[in-house]
Amino acid sequence: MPEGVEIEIYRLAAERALGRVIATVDANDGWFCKDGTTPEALVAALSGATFTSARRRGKLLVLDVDHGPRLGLRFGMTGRTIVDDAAPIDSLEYSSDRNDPAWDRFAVLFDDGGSLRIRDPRRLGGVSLDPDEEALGMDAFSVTAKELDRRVFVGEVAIKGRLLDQARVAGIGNLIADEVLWRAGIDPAAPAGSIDAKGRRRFRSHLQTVLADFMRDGGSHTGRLQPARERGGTCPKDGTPLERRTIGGRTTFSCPLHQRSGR
DNA sequence: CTCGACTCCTGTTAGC
DNA sequence: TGCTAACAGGAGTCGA
Repeated sequence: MPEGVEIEIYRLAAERALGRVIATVDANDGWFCKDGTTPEALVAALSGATFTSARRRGKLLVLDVDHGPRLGLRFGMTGRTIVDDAAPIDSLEYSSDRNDPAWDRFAVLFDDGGSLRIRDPRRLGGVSLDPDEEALGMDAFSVTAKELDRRVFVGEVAIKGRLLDQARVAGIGNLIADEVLWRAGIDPAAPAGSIDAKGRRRFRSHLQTVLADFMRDGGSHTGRLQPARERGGTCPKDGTPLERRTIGGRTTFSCPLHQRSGR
């Protein structure tokens, strides 16, 4: 599913849309327009304009517009960006690999004949104008040790739940969280404030390598834990049957043998 | 402020 | 074979 890694890949694709004149906007799915934004407002804001930069904060993709409000794009768990009919990612966990234009929920058509589309079968993503970027925590790719200690490794809530809280650190989804905790040997159910300095150091180190690995390999479904994230799966490190729990409202797989930090 | 529970969406898949 | 129900999770809302 799209997590910070996929959105970064979408951002790179969206850079090809910069500087091109927008001729028309397809925003016919009113449900997909969020935060009070309407199809009419999107058409009015974008027609005749150009995108000047493609930025990302966590799972939010922001396209700056030469005049007028910024465009915010969210992808839920099945959304993709398609620029000029080329999708930067062709396989997405929990989504469909079918290429069905009926799932285009929003599209910007350029006067050169190209386009930027959001294709989202399950419609959990959305489009908005002037999204509240400050409501999100520091981005996972650049988050500092100090910020993690201040915002994430605090309190009694399970560390897994903390990691999914986009207001504390932005861009980590279910698969990245499970993979990093698994590599770092941290129990997902451990109280966030209970992780010692060694565990926190391991977490930071593995977060950076997981993000780099996932970027290199093409998405958040390419982890070493991923093939075992199913009922009856065993730990790829030590062969122990994995534990399957719901933590922070999300299905969580972990190894009861080696993920013991914080227990 | 914190935090768990609930709700939204719909393609896929397991199971009868 | 064909149908139904469970499942997936990002994100917003609500209430204790």
